[in-house]
Amino acid sequence: MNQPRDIVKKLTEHGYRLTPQRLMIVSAIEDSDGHISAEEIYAQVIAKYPQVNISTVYRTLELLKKLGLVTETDFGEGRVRYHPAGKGHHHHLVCQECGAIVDLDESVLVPLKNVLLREYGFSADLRHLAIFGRCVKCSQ
Amino acid sequence: MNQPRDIVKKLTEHGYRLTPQRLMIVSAIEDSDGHISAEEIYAQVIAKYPQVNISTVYRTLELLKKLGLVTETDFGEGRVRYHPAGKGHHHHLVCQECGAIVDLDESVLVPLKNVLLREYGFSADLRHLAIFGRCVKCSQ
DNA sequence: AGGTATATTGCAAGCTTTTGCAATTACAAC
DNA sequence: GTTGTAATTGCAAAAGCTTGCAATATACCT
Ligand SMILES: [Zn+2]
Ligand SMILES: [Zn+2]
Ligand SMILES: [Zn+2]
Ligand SMILES: [Zn+2]
Repeated sequence: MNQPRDIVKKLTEHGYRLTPQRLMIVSAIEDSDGHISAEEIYAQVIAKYPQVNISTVYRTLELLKKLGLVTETDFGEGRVRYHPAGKGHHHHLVCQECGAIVDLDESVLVPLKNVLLREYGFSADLRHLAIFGRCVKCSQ
Repeated sequence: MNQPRDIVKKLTEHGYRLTPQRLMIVSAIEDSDGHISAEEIYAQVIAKYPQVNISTVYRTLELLKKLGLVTETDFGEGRVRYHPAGKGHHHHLVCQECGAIVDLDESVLVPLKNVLLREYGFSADLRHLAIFGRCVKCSQ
């Protein structure tokens, strides 16, 4: 599991600077339940460091995504949520009718990943998906 | 294949009004290559009907989505693209490294759809996906 | 410790999409 | 055809996210 320490290590390894802003943003993500929004990260950061700008939050999230340290998932709420890669992978089924969200084990996507790799040589980044549709109740 | 006429039929069947704005928006989508953005639809509409507002375009797209007449796909461009459901289903593999986009037959997603239905009773709406990752060339 | 290069930040402006509200319009009923 | 009613629209503002640029700060070198 990635702890802030590991993320910090990966940042320095890649030549990125350790700024107080980045450290606080990383901590906010790691301390979350794993489905945190940019605005929620921002709120936590400015509580301790009020002059930080939200564009720094977005730029840091983009960097962490690029390094594979966080995933970005759209649950259809009008804002996107972030998950630290170190907290384990899974997916979600989102009912567009009633809003119910069911968790899905990572293994369900493995066959698709394999087909894409075998038949297209394509390494699909399928971590922490939100799959939309209709749940059992709403399909009647 | 849905023609504008079929979309019009479905709108009236469901009790929605046929406004000139809606008719022009539907035509723009049907006349497109199947990957049209809201801004592009808007440009076509105001060429003939200059007082139309772009929020009407977005509201109409939301309605057509709800009725299953168009799909919405994010290719990672910072804007979303729309596809008329009547033009047939397929998916895309999008390389995050070089930007290459490969088409994918609809059948590749069928096993996943079936597993979700069998094991979770969930009817996944997996039409016209953009799957991100790395293409063969960029995986070396 | 001090100096330097350049990565990073804050700020302001911009882009895409959504939303509240009052004015308008489609459609049904007469 | 007129009227009534509710759906739809245009407008303006706002929400979420991105970007250009000048100012700042980190990490490296001495
Ligand atoms: Zn999750
Ligand atoms: Zn449901
Ligand atoms: Zn397509
Ligand atoms: Zn590529």
